[in-house]
Amino acid sequence: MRLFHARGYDAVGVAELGAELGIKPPSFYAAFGSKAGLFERALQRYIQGEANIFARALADGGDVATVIDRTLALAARLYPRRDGVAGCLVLDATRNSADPDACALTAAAKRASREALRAFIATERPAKAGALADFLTIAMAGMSAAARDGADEAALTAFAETAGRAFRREMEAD
Amino acid sequence: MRLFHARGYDAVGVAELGAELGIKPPSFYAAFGSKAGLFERALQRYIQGEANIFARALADGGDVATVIDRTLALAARLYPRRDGVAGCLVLDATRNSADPDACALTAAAKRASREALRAFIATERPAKAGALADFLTIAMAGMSAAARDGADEAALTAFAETAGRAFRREMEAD
DNA sequence: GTGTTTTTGTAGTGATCGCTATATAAACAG
DNA sequence: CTGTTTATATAGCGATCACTACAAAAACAC
Repeated sequence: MRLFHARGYDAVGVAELGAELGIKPPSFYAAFGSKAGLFERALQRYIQGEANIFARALADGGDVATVIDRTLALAARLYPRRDGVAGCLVLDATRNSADPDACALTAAAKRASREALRAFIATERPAKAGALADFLTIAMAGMSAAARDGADEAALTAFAETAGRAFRREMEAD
Repeated sequence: MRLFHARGYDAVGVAELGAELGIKPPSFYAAFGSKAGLFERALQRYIQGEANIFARALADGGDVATVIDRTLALAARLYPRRDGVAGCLVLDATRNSADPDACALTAAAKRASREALRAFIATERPAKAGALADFLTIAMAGMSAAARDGADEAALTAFAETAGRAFRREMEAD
């Protein structure tokens, strides 16, 4: 998970993954089936862990705008580079990847994430939940990409606060 | 330029680039020195052409907020996938690339782009030009990444308009 | 036309890619 | 301890990577 997150799916080889896990290629393929198989498990672990910032923000309760503010703030705190890892694994691990299986895995996770956001927003603003979810999806993609380009927590937090205010205004408009 | 833009720096090989240019490897290296050498020229062509949306928006004149609105709107129109190409070459061509030379080239272009934004904003709001430029940098990174993930012009335009309004408010605050 | 320089095509460099055939070592059942 | 099964290591599969040595061809000077 750490290697995929730090350098992206294509840039990390099976040999290196095996070395990190302390196993040789045959054991690797017996355990995971393929490189994409290990990536799928890494993705699941990531999504079910503390990196699922929306799930964490949702667990603390509050109305839609509050939860969204919390989600954006968590992204700003989590995304800056630490130990060579930056941004979101789901959003960025398969950028420019040539592997269709790996890309399909992240694409599915992105769809699920966007749908979770949309469904939650729809509890208060069903008519514009889709557009608001799109706004957040694009904003978080920007935070993850910027973090990978070296943006620090201060810059991401400032963006998160501005984006949160914009979200609230769009939500309350009309 | 088209191949690098569509699939990213690492995913396109010298053989394919040579085939597209109608030349064989020795001629390729005589002309460009290296794969990164051709990428540098592709980047320059991109930056000096109509893909430099800030330069285009700036050329049409107007105050800062107007030019920024125009820049975001141009990104929303330019970034969606057409002929397999989506997003911004500078922002996304070296994502997850393992080549330090190619990454240094895009990093320099990103710094130059951010500085151009900052300097222009500083003509009206010197005190907060850096923070406002960071906001736009992150927003455009999000639009480019989302476009690469399949976002259409409608979603990007909605984001651009919301981001533009947020920019104007942050600019006029205090 | 001749001799020289530049450009090109053919072929191949070593390295790495994801992945696997084969053979040995370990674990286990009786 | 024997026989069978599971798991591992060694080695290498074909393919592709960026890049280049070498030689044939094209262009040029005179």
